[in-house]
Amino acid sequence: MTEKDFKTRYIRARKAVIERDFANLNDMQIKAVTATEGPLLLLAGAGSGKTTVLINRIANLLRYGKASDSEELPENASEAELKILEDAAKDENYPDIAEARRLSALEPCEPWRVIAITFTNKAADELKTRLERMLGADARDIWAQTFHSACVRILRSHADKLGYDRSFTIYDTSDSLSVIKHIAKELDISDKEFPPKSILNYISKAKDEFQTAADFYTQASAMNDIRRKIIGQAFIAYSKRLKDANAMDFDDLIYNTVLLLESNKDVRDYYQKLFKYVLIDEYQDTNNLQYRLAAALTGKRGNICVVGDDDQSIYKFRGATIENILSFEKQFKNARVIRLEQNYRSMGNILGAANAVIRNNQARKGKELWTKKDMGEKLTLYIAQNEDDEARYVASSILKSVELGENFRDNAVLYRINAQSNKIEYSLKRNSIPYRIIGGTRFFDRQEIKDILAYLCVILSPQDELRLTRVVNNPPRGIGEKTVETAQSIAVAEGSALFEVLRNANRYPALERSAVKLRQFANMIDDLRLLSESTPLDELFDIVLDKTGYVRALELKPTDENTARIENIGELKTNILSYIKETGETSLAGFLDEVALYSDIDNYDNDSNCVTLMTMHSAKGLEFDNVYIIGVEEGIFPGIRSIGEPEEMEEERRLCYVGITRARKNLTLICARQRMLFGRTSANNPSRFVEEIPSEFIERKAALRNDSFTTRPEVSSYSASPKKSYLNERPKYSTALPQKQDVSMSFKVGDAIIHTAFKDGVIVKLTPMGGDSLVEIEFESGVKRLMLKAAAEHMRKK
DNA sequence: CGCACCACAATTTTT
DNA sequence: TTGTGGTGCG
Repeated sequence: MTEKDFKTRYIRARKAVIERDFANLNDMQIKAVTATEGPLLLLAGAGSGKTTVLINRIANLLRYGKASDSEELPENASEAELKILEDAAKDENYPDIAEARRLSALEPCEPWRVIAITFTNKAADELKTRLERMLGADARDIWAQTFHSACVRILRSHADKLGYDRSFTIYDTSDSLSVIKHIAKELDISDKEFPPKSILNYISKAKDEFQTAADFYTQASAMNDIRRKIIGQAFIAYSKRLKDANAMDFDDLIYNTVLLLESNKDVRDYYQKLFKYVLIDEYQDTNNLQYRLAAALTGKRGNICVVGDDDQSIYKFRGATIENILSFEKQFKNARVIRLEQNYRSMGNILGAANAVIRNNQARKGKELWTKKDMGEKLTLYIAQNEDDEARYVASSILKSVELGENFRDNAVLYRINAQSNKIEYSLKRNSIPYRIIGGTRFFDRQEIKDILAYLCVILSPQDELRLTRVVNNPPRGIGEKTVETAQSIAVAEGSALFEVLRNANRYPALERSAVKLRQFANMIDDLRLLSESTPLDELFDIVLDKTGYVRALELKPTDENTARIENIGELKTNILSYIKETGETSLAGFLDEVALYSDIDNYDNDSNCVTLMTMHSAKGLEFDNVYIIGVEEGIFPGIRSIGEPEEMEEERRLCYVGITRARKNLTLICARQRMLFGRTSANNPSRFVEEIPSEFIERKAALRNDSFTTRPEVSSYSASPKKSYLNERPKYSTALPQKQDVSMSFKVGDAIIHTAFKDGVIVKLTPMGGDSLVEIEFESGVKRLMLKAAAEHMRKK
């Protein structure tokens, strides 16, 4: 055997042995798992098993290193070893597979030398969990983190090199917003002409382009752009304010990490040497800064694997640039591209529709999803009379699917804008269909939570002026706004921290009147800080609640709202306890980091049997058997703002693609002939996206014209006439259908009934309400309250 | 200082 | 239509 022969055979056999570990993957997936070296762009279509590939890829790196993608042989590779490999490759029941595997490894990677970056905590957690399940405890050392948490981790060791204290705090968007508002007031910038949010947007964009506040201002001056000059001033003040408070906003976390890596050779060398393999998930959602971060972490070794789907890029509005994925091959030389197009989620008709819609986009790499499943049900397009009809239709079909044995949790209602959820909610409520809404105010954005956390922040670092001013008179301590302002100007004049001024309030004549209260407050914080050094977090939390009197103030006025707030604070305590339990950490600093980067506590209970309501944006990454997309109309989806804007339109179309591909079995699109939104009624045409779906994949259904739907029957207090049908898949005659009326009227208390979704029940109460009745029915699963007319459609007397 | 009332605006969202 | 933020009054 020549040396060359030996080498070829060895490499082939070794690869075959490795691939045995990944036999449950398809060919493309195996390629993606084994192409370990150099830049790799993985175009992973919706439902193509992207996370599975990511996990298996990491497993391959840890077990076999670069062996599956290298021509290198181990030193002194022998013919005996080759025989073992070849036999193991051939024989599924090879006895000493462990030995073959050992021989197949080539520089296996240590877990802490793999960094896998995601966008959301949820994705990071999923990655961590699945990695640990596959690889055991070793997996815990893998850097499976979000962009932001990875940056925090790096900055906590090196922030001093950028002039920050390593214990810097993190400002979230609303913190940033209040800083901007204060600055705008100080600089006398009108919030009419310069909305704080838009100023923040400029700042964020500038950081994305790696521009400092000074750069921004200079540039604006050079261009003589008065607007940008004013924004530049705000930017400069904002940066100073944060720096003085030793705080970073979300953009700073990434910006500063990039700055650190690009400007400090030692640090750069350290991390580039550390990370042998860099993986980035959801690459289509990255912005310019994140690209630079990825490049800086990767270094010359070039082992970067990005996973993404250009067709699912839907976050342009928050800075994501599809350009990153489209030009990956230019940015990283000799990149390989692998497409994952086999879909494991949806039936054929759904994929046919998805492919047909997305094909209309220009800016894309090009992909076609396919499946081994059969065509399944055609999609349904329901043309409703109005938004009430739409909502009724959704509720009614969900009940039908439940009747056929599905669970509520198999259903999702998706929409373009949150405002659309209202009517659906009412309709689901009327039918006692359990649901949950994703989106809306997040737990950590709630006032009381922010207040308590602000206390904790101040205790940790009193120079955090933003949080300090938030809590100084909350609960009321008789420290007025004026007083705080005076103290602030003294601090500025002296060049000292606001907290110092409060602490020494008696020294300043201007603060004479409130000096006692101010010092009391400062002493309280000082005491708490002293305590925080030796007290575990959970105990400290209770003490803070007590000493600050926050909860006591709420208890004094037990309104519903305050009761809820107290409950939320209790919830926060629960959170702290589980944090301690999970991490074993009892320090305040660690917890505040976690909280700053963790926003969704509500999303934890995904096992309850509920219909899910959310925007299509929030639905990305999820899947359901039955999906309803509502408001599929020109002006809503695509939104009015994107009509006439080709790029925006493509983004809407991608959103549509995301929506469609959430469905496993049934997809219903609904548009209404007439709709009231934001108090205005309009008649919209069906969305162009519907027109883009060939009729072979979709079936049209329409509510027949029925005048009763143009008025709003369910609130018809003027008419007790119970003639109108609530479910309108029936022709118009229903208005005159006497039996119909009899059906809903004939139920009385004590009747035993069968409901299609809730099965056997007994009517326990009937309360007339408007032209309808509230009926309470005792089912096995408990007492449900339904509106009789709606419910009558789904039940009959036993 | 807190509460009530009125004007106004309202894609999409994560960290 | 709904929620929020600002102003003015008690």
